[in-house]
Amino acid sequence: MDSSSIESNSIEWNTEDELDVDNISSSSSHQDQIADFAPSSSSCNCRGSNTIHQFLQMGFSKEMVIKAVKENGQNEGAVLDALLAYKTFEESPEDEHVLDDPCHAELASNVLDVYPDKEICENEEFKNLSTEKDRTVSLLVEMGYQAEEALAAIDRCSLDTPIAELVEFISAAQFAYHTDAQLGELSYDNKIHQHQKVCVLFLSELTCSSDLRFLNQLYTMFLIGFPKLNGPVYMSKKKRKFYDNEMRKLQKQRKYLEKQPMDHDNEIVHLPNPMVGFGVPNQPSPVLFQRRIPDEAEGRPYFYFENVALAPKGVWHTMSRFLYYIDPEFVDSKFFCAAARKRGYIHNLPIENRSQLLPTPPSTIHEALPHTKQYWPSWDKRMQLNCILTCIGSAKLTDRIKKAVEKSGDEPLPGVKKYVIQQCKKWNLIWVGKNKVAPLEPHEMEMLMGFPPNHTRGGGISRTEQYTVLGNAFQVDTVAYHLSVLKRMFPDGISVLSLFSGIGGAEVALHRLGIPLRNVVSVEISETCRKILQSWWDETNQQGKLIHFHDIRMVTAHELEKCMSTFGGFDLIIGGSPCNNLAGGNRSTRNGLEGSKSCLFFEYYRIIELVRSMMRHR
DNA sequence: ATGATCATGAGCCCTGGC
DNA sequence: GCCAGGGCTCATGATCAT
Repeated sequence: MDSSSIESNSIEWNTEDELDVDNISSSSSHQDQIADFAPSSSSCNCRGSNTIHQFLQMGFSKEMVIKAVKENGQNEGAVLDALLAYKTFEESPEDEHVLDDPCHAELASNVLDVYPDKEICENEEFKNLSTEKDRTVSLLVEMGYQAEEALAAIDRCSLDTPIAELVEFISAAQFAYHTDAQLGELSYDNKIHQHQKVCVLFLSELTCSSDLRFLNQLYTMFLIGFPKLNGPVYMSKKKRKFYDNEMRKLQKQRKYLEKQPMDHDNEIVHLPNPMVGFGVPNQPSPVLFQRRIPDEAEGRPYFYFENVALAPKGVWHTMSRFLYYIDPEFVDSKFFCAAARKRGYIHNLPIENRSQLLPTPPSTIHEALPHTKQYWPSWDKRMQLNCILTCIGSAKLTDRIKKAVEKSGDEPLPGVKKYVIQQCKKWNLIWVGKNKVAPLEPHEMEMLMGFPPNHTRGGGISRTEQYTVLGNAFQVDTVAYHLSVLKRMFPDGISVLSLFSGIGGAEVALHRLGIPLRNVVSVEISETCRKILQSWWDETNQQGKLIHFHDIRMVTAHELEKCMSTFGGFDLIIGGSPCNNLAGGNRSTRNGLEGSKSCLFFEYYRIIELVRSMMRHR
């Protein structure tokens, strides 16, 4: 993208805003998502109409004030700066973003149709309008929008929404309506999906906060539907060009989509039982239907995505559709180690001739924790542990269990047994003494998860945080089994883009497979985790290069290009996106891919698509 | 401020009965 | 096929101690 186009458009769209988008007063969960995407900024409670009125009284022309408000939101200081700048340069840039230049006189008459009893648009009348809604509508009309658009925006966004946000809403709605026709006969569901994809990709093209607001509005609109507005389309040339290009690309997928059977049942992703994915060691192979990977998703860079298997309904369907309609591989790590871990993996790796890590880890509790065997009561028949989570059972619980078992002598009553077993399973407790249960120690979790001893220990990391990061990690043996096919494809080592790296499960897996890590670009927001990975990297005398990025949202095409140009692109993109809002243990915010953490899946998709598209054009 | 501790269900899948 | 019951889950937020 050339910088001149950015500059020319920023005249129209770059509103260095002071809008408080976090404070949109709406109960809609989609509004929450807007807040999540949007940068937080300082609050501004002044109403646009007052601002306008104030500057009109100061003697600036109506056109200039409108333009300044349009560009700068309602921040009085910024608007004034802009107005003074116009005075200085004495120039009136043409309205580039108005594709169909609206006739203001006509618009004004439209408004009068809606509000026949009101004289609108001149100075004092602003104050006299009966309601806040009227004032907002008239302001938007002043800015060149139609009254019906303004009303639709207010109805959808609520009256408290800042003007600039309403403007982006209208802009997005018009654009949505305009482009919707291009997708022709696809099902509604598929259309929405295509729009969403474009929205996510558009993130990489963002240059200003106005774009971000626009995108948020557009994205929300495709989630919850958009009003059909027939007004002129307001859109910067840059936005339009980008969107049109992406639409054209996606239309090529139409043939593929149209060939798919219209099966209403396909929204439900079925979990295999037993959960062995495309096959695990020492188990009968599952009956596989034809695994298909679309052309656009095949080959280098390979990618490997992971998340919890038991996500809310529809989540895996969505993730699969974003990741090129590849069927997820659901695997329970209980086939690889002594603890269960039900996870889904979407990847484009070959699945033939996989091999396990050696030595194979213990597969039962007694083999994994031999020192506990002597304390295990005969009536606790667990052979394997449940999933390792981020929290452990409380001391009070283990005390309650101890007392209950002690009181009942050699053979507890069935009710006591049932209670104890239930709690032990729920909190993954193990027997560490006579009548004594306890949660797993961090080093035991490290071992079960396939990490080297003390991987998460020391370096200023608290015990609580150890539990958190371990509960969020890959099971190394499971992932390594899937990645093992890379060894013969890249005998000289690989370059890896590791997203949401955490404590480096992917890196450890590749290392243990004996695949040299030539370059690793790791994106991880937690400083603790970055330190753990760096520490492991140094300790294992890695010969390659490790580069850290912090926030995936801030990773740009430019930065990736810079990395890739030094070592010729990536061979593997790997990582699991945040599961906080998908996981069953979450009592309060299990709100799916719209959650504040789990929505970062779309960033994952953005990066994959960005890298793959950049590498296609190398 | 940071770490440790504790209490806090619901949603989804599976199964076994009819 | 339907339904009730059981089992499991990469967690969050409030509170207290240091």
